[in-house]
Amino acid sequence: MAKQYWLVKAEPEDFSIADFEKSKNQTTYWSGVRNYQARNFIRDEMKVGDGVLFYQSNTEPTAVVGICKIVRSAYPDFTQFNREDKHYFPSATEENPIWFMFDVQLESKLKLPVTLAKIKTNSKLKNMRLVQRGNRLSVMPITKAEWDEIIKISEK
DNA sequence: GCCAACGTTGGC
DNA sequence: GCCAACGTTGGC
Repeated sequence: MAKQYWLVKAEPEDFSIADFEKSKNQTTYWSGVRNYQARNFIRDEMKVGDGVLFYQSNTEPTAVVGICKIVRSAYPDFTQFNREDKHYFPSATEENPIWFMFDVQLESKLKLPVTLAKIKTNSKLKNMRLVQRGNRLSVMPITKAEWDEIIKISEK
């Protein structure tokens, strides 16, 4: 399958671009997704080598700040089995996991953050799920055209 | 299977 | 911190 493109969100309080840069091999596992639609994207469509934009929400400014790639595709999210974990999910079992995670590596920090404000005013980006009403997906697909446009904006 | 109540997300 | 939008839960 051709390379696909994604956008993932995190609150810097939980995981920031600085945390990402400090991670071993600039790689992290992406756990804690508890939305079925996002889960399906992860489980069924994400492939090693896919491109990922890293977006920071609930901060100032909210913006795409990094370019990453998938280095390991879906495997069971271990936090669902851990009673002590915030993301514990009692109905999931090792035999029948419900939630999945993946590993993602930071390739580069954008020269300039691409803010939500900029995305909203760019006609090429108006169809992104990110700017659609009430969107709450933390993992969403984007098109190659959107990927290219965001990278272009980040360079000037 | 409806739908009210509740919890969460996330921009502002 | 507020609150609108949305997903999930659970009583009936």
